[in-house]
Amino acid sequence: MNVFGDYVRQRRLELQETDAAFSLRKVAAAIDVEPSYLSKIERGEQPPPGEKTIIALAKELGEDPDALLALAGKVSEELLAIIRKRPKLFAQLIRDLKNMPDHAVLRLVREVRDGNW
Amino acid sequence: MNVFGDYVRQRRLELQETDAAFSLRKVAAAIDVEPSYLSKIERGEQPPPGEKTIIALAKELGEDPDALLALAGKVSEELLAIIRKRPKLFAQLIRDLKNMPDHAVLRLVREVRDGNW
DNA sequence: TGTAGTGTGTAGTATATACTACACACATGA
DNA sequence: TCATGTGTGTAGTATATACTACACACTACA
Repeated sequence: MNVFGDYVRQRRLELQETDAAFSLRKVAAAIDVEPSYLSKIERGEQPPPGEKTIIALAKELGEDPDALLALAGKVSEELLAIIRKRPKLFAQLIRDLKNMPDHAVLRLVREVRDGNW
Repeated sequence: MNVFGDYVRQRRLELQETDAAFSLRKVAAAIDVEPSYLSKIERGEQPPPGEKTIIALAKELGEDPDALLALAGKVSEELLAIIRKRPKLFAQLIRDLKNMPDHAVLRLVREVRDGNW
């Protein structure tokens, strides 16, 4: 049950096939952690790293930071801060959307974005 | 800058004026922590407690759990789990709503709730 | 005057989080 | 054959989180 590590390793190996800059050591250097640490994370011997490291990793691998954070069981501090400013409002909205299908939520996102509000 | 503790103490003292069940010791017992710990939290000598304790405290004081968690700089695990299931969708929605006024978000909540979706 | 209740002070503990430092074994090409 | 690069194993560290246990001083009232 090592979703995060497995996912990262798979993505990295894919990229490594065509670009030597994606060896474990190179990636570790790019995101500023020890190679052994990244190795352990990929193999699930260590839990996922902290938010900053995950976001750096996402950028390095061309992944969506929020999605990668989610795989690590986290939600970005930036989003949490937004929620904490109006906790009741956002709590209700999120709970109400819990069981809505993706397309409904997406429609909502678009309407908000289009500014009919 | 002890928002959480100050707020809790104020609420508790208000309630204590008309009901002796809201002494520090009684409340501590009700939420299952040591009195000295609650005392320190109220005075800001200790950071806010964990989620479970905050929710128990909110119930005891008749406060909104999400609001009290927010004062403690937290967001409930329950909401986080919902977000983590569809991280990209929720991330976008939350960021888009960041600068919307309350009434706009509220209108959205109501529309969702009324099930025009 | 003692006992019941109030809040507080002191001194810890267990567990989790987020890593570092360095040595090791294997492969590959020059 | 040896320098370079690959991933991994071992053994730690610093800091934060979330508390407990118990003694102490003060107040009120019976």
